[in-house]
Amino acid sequence: MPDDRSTRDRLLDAFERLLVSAGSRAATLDAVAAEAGVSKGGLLYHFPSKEALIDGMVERLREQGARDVEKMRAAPQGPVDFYLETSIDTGSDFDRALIAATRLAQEQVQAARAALSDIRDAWFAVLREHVGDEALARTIQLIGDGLYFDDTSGFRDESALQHVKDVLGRLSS
Amino acid sequence: MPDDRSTRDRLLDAFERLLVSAGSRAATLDAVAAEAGVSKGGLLYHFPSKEALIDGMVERLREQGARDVEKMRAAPQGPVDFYLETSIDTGSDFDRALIAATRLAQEQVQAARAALSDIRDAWFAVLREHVGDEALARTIQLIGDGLYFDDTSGFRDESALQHVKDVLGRLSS
DNA sequence: GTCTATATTCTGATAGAC
DNA sequence: GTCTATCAGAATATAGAC
Repeated sequence: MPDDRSTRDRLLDAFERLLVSAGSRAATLDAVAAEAGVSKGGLLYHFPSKEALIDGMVERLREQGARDVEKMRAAPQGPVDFYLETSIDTGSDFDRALIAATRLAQEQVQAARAALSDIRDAWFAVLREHVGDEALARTIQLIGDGLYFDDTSGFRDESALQHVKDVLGRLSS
Repeated sequence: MPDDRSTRDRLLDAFERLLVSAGSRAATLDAVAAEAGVSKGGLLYHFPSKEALIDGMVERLREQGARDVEKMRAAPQGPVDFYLETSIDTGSDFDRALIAATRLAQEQVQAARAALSDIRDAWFAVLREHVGDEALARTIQLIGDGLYFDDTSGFRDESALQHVKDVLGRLSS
């Protein structure tokens, strides 16, 4: 069995990059192939249809999501700070995949929506367990969603994270 | 000068509805015309290009945004509760326009992005003035963004707003 | 595994009748 | 103001050479 992981992953990377930087209308098969440095025919060998490309991306996202939840659970700074700090785009592969999936979810791609929903449920379970308070856990998740939304919509505010930590600190005192 | 406001607005409504319910890829001129109950030629009489349709939508959004900020300022429950309560999709025309513009902003439509940015700045100014604390004002805006993001991404949580009000109440006591 | 050429359908836009 | 007919180019997908 030949190892074709490399080209496959480069194609998924290119698809995600285009979704993130230019949106779903710009992420055409032509554009993805060009971004990955292969021909359209080359792309269609690995992913026989656009749906297959999407499915491949979502499958990889689920794996990355499972790893992220483990990192969150074991984070030295604790799950809450880890969650908030990684709600801003850190430039990681996982962030890119997450933002790309959000673009697809807004175009009603159900596989993307379901994967995001599952990852969010896993995050919430860790937050809920750690802070021991449902209302606070939900609020923290909402703040993370807000950070994420702003960051991925071009409304980035450098001081946002510090402000949030400040306010959350007042609750503990 | 003939009054063509009615068909014009119906076209903009249809465009927004499609953006919200199906995403930007589905909001084609064909689909918008069909949704508004006119032919493509009819649409192109009012908006000679897709860019003109977008510009028309964004212009209307700015007017709605200015009215919303006034309502927020004068709200009986205060600006904070008004802001949080209307961060969830209330089904209003303004909510629809806002969500539609977010879809366009994520496809790098700069006019949509700029209008959203301006409206957000106006909201923040009212929050900032009312709570008198920058960190708290930013955190409230982030929570609103989180509510909005969840709601428009299909991650709606019925109890989210109550949880937020609960947690914010602890800060005042 | 990757490429070029081609087929098909969709999308934005124009022209001109009514 | 609204419609139908039509066009050029883009988007997804297939076929077959290398």
